[in-house]
Amino acid sequence: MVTIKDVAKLANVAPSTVSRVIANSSRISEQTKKRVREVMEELGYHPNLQARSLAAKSTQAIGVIMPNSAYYAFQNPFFPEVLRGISTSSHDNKYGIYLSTGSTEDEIYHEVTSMVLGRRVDGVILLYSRINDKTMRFLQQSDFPFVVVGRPDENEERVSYVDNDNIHITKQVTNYLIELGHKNIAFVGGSINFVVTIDRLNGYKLALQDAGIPFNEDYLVHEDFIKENGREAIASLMNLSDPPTALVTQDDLIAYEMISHLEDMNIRVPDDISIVSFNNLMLSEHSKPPLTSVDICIYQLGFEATKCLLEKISVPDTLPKRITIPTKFIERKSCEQKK
Amino acid sequence: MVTIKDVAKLANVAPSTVSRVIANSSRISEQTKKRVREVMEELGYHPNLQARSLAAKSTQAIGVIMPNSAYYAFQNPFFPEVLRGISTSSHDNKYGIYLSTGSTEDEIYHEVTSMVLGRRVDGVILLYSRINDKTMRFLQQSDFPFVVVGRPDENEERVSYVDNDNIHITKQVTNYLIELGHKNIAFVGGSINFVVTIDRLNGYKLALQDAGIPFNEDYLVHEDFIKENGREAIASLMNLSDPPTALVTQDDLIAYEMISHLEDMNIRVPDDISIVSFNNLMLSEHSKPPLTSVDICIYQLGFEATKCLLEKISVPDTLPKRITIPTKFIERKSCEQKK
DNA sequence: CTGAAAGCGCTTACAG
DNA sequence: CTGAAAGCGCTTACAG
Repeated sequence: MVTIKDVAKLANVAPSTVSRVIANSSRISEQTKKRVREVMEELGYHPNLQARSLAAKSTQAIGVIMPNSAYYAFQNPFFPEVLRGISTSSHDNKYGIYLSTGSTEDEIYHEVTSMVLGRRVDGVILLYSRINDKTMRFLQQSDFPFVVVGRPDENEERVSYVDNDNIHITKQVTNYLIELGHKNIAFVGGSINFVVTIDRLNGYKLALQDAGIPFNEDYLVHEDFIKENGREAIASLMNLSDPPTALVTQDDLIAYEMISHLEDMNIRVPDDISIVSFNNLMLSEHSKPPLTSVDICIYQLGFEATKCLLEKISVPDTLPKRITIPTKFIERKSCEQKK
Repeated sequence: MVTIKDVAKLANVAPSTVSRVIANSSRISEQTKKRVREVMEELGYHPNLQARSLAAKSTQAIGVIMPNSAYYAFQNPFFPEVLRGISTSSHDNKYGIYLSTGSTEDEIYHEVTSMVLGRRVDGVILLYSRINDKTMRFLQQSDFPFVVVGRPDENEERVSYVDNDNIHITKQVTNYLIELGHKNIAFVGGSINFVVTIDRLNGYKLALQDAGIPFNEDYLVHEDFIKENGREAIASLMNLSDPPTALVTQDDLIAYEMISHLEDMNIRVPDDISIVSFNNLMLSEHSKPPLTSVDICIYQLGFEATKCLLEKISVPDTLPKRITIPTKFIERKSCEQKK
């Protein structure tokens, strides 16, 4: 392996000079730079990132933390899509991505502590926000640069995060259904441990309240339910004495599954039941019927989170901030006027 | 930051002893281990991974290289799913994952060279195999441990890789359509630059040949086409004087899109046209109609690739090998007897 | 079973 | 504008 010393020797300079040439320090003459660079080229020199990190106390890498890599969550294109935003932005800034994908909360916690304490990364992006999360608490307590994609459960004002205005958009979306004449609107949500579910549920309730529609506990379906047995979950919902005529669904993937089960039960979308959903996956355009969905701009969530994190890394006393990514309501064909 | 020296001082031992305790060396007495561990606990010591890497010349991380992060590719659940396999296996072995997601071939090349030459990782998994790939060539020439998910284009015998038997399974799948009475079978494939497309295309041709059906150039649709304008691609296929009655489709995602366009043209699946596809995404069960698809065991591809790589890292003279992951043909409802 | 010393390949005050 | 030296936090022969 060719090191800085080899280059120094051949170029007749000190190792420190070579180091400065690499950093393109303005204190080195162009002439020397040229000579050193030629030697680097000749020898095929490449800086050892480990050594640099150790000496400079900066890794040029960020940690990206996925939620429990349950089968279900992982087939969700949400993650590749945020990753795409993250990697574009980090790559632009010469940062690498260190990925953590624990399969339990404990595993995640350990991966993160080891990442942070072991100085593998300069900062961390949390790709989820759950209630009572010890990983996030650890990050806060150790005063390590981090950014959350999603609204934090605790200490909201003291952490930087990037999110959509979930309460607001879910309220709007529910209103949209109400204006179509629906009163029996069910909410098919993700796990209640995630803040995004809580926020959307609240937006949903707010809309009902404004319209004077009482909230009906029976109209609440949890993801945990669906995972277990989606068919039964939807069946018991539709077999209610007063079944819903519209659904607000946490994400497109769940919506697809619901539609499939509904069709099996001979309930047609949108004729018999309207569905609006979130994420606007590429597929949603091609599903049958094309899904009316809220585009939450996943790519941008990732991109902005990274930008925010890198800013915090380079300027440690940057104040915590909330960045709200605007959404787009994409009206397609899964909703209809109540008959 | 608490270092090995702090621990050593407080425990009244040499730093080297602390280091050996961390490595759980058998040459240290249980008594000393205990005392040192207590101090580590007390001080909240955590080893600096950078320093360790530098001294031990091992990073405990593997690099995972995604293909060009084009929008399209990235919404494909293939990647999260291989990642899940990779991360399970690497996590079991205390390895971290360093992710590279260039958006052009050049970017990928640079990320990989810097990863390898900069000693960020101990080995690399290539998540794609394309023809004429300088990244792979670089990996080979630098004699760096790496494993390919997919069959390499060059030097097949000299590189380790994990793959399905794509030629064979595509032949089978095409046969399945032939046995249903189809003769006009089109192939809707990914980019011809990827070896997986080449192999599947060959399997398809082989089946035709065995059945004495001449290969028809017009029945070949490329992904590049579809990305541009999927609707038009399928339209010109179906407007042929002798349109296909069956489709072999490179992956489920493309299949969904095809189905959607077909329905728009009032061509029904499977009544008017049969479709078989690859990957068996979670969604395929819920699509309309449920897709007949080949489950290529994506998770396992990732898992085995990692196992193979870690083996190579720990035993450098391990011989190159090919690992073939078995597939499952999942018959659902997108194919029908030719009328 | 344990320690002193050298070294991994860099960076960065300090000095000139 | 450049160099000598110390140091980042570990590991690992070597010696006893």
